[in-house]
Amino acid sequence: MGHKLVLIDGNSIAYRAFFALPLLNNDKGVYTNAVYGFTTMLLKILEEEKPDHVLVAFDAGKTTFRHATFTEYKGGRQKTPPELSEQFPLIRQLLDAFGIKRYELPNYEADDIIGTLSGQAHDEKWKVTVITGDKDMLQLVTDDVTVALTKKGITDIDRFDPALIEERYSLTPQQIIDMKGLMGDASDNIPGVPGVGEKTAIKLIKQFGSLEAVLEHIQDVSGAKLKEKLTENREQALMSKQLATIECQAPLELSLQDTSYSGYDGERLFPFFKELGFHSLIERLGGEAVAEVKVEQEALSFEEVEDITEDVLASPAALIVETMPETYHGAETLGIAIVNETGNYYISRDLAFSSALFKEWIENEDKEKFVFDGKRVYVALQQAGLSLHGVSFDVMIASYLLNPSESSDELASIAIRHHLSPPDHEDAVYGKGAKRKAPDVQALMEHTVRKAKAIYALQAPLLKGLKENEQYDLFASLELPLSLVLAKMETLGVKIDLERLRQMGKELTATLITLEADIHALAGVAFNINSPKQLGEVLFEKLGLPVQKKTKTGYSTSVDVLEKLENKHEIIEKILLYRQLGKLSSTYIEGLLKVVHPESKKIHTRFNQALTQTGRLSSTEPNLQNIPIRLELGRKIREAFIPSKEGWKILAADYSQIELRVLAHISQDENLMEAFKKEMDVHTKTAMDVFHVEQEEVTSQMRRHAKAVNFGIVYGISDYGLSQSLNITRKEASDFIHQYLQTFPGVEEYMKRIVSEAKHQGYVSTLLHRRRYLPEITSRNFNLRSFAERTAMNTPIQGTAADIIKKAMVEMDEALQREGMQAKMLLQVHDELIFEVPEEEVKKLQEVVQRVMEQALALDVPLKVDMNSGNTWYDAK
DNA sequence: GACGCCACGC
DNA sequence: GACGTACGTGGCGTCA
Repeated sequence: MGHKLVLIDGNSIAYRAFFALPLLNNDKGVYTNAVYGFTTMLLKILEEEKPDHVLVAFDAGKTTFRHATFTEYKGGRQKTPPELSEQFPLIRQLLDAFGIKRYELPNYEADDIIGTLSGQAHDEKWKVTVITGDKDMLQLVTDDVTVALTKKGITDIDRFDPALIEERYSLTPQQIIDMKGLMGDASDNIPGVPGVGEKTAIKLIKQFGSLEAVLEHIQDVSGAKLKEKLTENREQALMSKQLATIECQAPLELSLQDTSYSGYDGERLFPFFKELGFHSLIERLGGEAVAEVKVEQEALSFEEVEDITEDVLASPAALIVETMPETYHGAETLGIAIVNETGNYYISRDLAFSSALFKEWIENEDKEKFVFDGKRVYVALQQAGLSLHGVSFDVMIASYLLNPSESSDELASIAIRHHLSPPDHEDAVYGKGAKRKAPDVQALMEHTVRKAKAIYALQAPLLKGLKENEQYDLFASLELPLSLVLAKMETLGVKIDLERLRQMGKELTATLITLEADIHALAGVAFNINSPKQLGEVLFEKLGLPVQKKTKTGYSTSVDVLEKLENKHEIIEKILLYRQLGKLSSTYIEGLLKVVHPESKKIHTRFNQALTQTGRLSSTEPNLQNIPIRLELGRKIREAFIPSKEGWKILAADYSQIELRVLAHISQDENLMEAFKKEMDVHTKTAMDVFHVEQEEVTSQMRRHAKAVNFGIVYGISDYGLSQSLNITRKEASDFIHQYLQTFPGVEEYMKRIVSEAKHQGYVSTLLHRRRYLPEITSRNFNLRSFAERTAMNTPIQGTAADIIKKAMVEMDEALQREGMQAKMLLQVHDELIFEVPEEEVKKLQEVVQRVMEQALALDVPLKVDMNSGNTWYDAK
């Protein structure tokens, strides 16, 4: 009885799967879209073909014997996105879990392995199916060998037998290579004969039979130009054919019998699926709930330190100062772990904090420490009276800079991505939600030491990555010092006027109660106004107002919907006010009061330095980067933010139009640069140029539209987004953007250049080499691709602005020390810095702030800073 | 406890 | 034509 063999081109299918699916990741932040696509494809093939032998072939390394023929073979190819390359080890593990043989051979491509095996199988009269996305493989087709080519997706395939090849190309399978010799292949950088495409190639091969025959009978080819091309590129054509020819005699170290496959074992496969988060697949394949699997961890040995010796404090060392995983302000240290070349150590908190040697080591700049989230360590130690110095590496920040799209907030995820023995996830050690609590001592020791080991192991590869990316300077001179500046700001905190806040709360509550009664009366029914569901029922069913927009779950009741109903019913106005006041009361009054430190009456936010895709900071518990300002009523909240000392002031300094200035610099657009060099109002200038009017003729409507377009440019919004913000049609918005780009040709040029750059190298960069990878920029899905394109345009602008203010912050911290000033930096709000300062120092601070912020980075247009001071944050306007 | 809706800032 | 569209954080309601 005949055997059935399936041969899979691993690299080709992995690529297809990666680009066909959105970037999924599992709960550990590991990307899984290619693995997932590969799995579904595999399951489908196994189901349809029911093979008794299966092999997946991979390319090994970068160079092959083909490079000896032609060094530029496969040249000009885009680097594999890191989001994909990190999935290859997972795909190998997947195949092992399936019990499917995989193979790669140095110096050969997957094609050659497949060609060789399919030849052997053919000789044995086996039936063979080859699965690939590569048309070159069609040359392998015989009566017994079918080549299945993936079409658009990954599970959609075309099966080629000799008849189908004849139908599609009017050629035999062997003649496919002759065709390639003539037409070349851009994706593999095979030159072929310039000017000869698929049509001409097929015509010639049909007429003469083979490439060699064509070249022998060039005189009989019709067309003078074509004759000339063929004569000139004779050798190149022969070489191209050779490159495209699959080697069917590769020296494989496995036999057909080694590829036998007898079905998968759920016991082995499902735990792996579970780890990847493929729950739907387990269900589909009828797997029962599987026990939680842990990632493979190495055995651990460490010393519980009783005497702190020189060995324990040998440097460089990885240092963990463990606190509970959430806020570190006021958190107690649970224990300390150190890993260095002499060993792995756990030190109890009491021993460490009472040791003079330990203090000396922590505070010594020359003793190098590697950490994870140094800001957290700095704050924790400071609360124990220790001042951390000598941090030379922060794994969290390094990982974030290398690829901000990969989660960097857990050591476990980073270790897994680097195939190192990982520590447990924080939630696994501490429990989630209500169950959160410190683990027992043994578990704590193991966890902290494992984390220190992971840091120690990660330092070298991450450092290497930073250097390869030319990001070491960004890391060492900007982000690392910034983490300590942020630590100081967070620790210092912002003083809050509790009485003021409580008073505002009281007034709001009173108004809300009245409003609520009014709304219920107008509706004729009591209901929860905060419930979109109930509100929707009242407005659109009971009162019969026209539905504007639906959400997944029902009627939309968002602001823009309500505003369109405003003249239809007097209840709307009251609901809008209720919403506005409710937001102020719950988020800003109640929310802030909840996090005020009871003794110091201060708020200590935490800045997340390793989160946003653009390089900006974010702020949590509480978020002090979204305190109201736009509406006067909300802005009053800022009156509660006051200096911490009597006679001090709040000073706010913000960059004027920093993103558009950055855009002017990057794009070198003459028009835009001129606007800033002449210190014009940039929105007015935009309106003048777009609408072709003089300054005096710019109406407020024109300026508003121009401002919205500028906003769109800075934030990378689409024509749809612009149409929403201006309440115009999508077509009008699209025309508008078009008009803008005509007016600023340098900007249009930049937009094209940066998108092309992103397509070629797979990422975009800021002026200070911050990176953002955009794998979806080559997606065939229009939405994903468009989004990636807008991101490519926007990230260098917003990211460079983030670089600039971060640099200003580091330099401000140095300047305040150098000048011996008392003023303190309190907050950063993306393009703005907030200080507190003794009244007599205000003038000096203004000089320093202006100089430092405006000189932070030299652009081809000036940077401009606006400053104001007052008794509260509100007054610093 | 997870998720959706809504709203605040840049 | 593509049906979802800057980045964040947080509060509330709903549903399990």
